Amino acid sequence: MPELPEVESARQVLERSALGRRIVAVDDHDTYVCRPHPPGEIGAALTERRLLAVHRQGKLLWCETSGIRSRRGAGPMLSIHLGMSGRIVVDGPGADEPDEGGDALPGRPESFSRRDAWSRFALQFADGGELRLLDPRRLGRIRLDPDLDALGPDAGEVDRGEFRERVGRGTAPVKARLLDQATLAGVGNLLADEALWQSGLDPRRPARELSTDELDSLRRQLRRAIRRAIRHGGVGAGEIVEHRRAGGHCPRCGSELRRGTVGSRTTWWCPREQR
DNA sequence: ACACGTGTTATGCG
DNA sequence: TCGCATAACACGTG
Repeated sequence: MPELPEVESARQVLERSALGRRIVAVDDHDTYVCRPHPPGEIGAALTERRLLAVHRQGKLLWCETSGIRSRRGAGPMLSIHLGMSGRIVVDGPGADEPDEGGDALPGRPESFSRRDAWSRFALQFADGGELRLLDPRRLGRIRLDPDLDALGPDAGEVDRGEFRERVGRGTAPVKARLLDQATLAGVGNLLADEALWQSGLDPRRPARELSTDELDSLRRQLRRAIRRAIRHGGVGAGEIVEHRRAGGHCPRCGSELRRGTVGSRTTWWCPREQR
């Protein structure tokens, strides 16, 4: 589910519905999702605080938190990474339409819905509402005071000069370069395939061998794909995405798409148009 | 049963 | 130490 566009949607949900509400309890018992924090540590750090602002760079979200009377200064940063299957749900006053409950699970009470089963982290607010991370695969991550220096510039904001310099370097395939979050933050597997297809570039090309024009085109198509995905509610809006399957064809020239592994990810491209 | 996957990180090699 | 490649992580889905 989450690449940069989906994470931006989540950011907007948090901004609209979670700010300013006093935190009274925290469910941080999932030690894998909350690593490296032991259970209770995040709870102790956040109880009685409020989220003040939500930021995003690439696929990482983080929230500023308020100070509290008994301690000096502002609170810690709370960062949220959705991983492969994470979603944010906020309910209570000012929240969006709550999700449907889903099917009950065998061996659980009727009232215990599917989304409860996948709840990996939660903030409970004084008004009775909750913010939850739902994440079946548990590859999402919650942590305090994240290291933001490890992230490259946001893929939707990066300027031309910086893009040329950072992406057009090294002997690794250009797709691997796009996926490296320290080079550029926010590009995932589907977005990379889409932008490379739109700009007619073979994903296996060594990054340093791309011309300036090719890099400019790649950046333009990447930004276009991101804007389009944000507007249409997800990376699934890409033109190539629905054709990434066995027997899929290039929607432009009709050639059969080729499948391979590039940057250790499954990659689909048009062998005729992408050079 | 078995392979696969919209993501990150640890590990190993030259 | 750096650049790059691959395995590992967790777990639902086809």
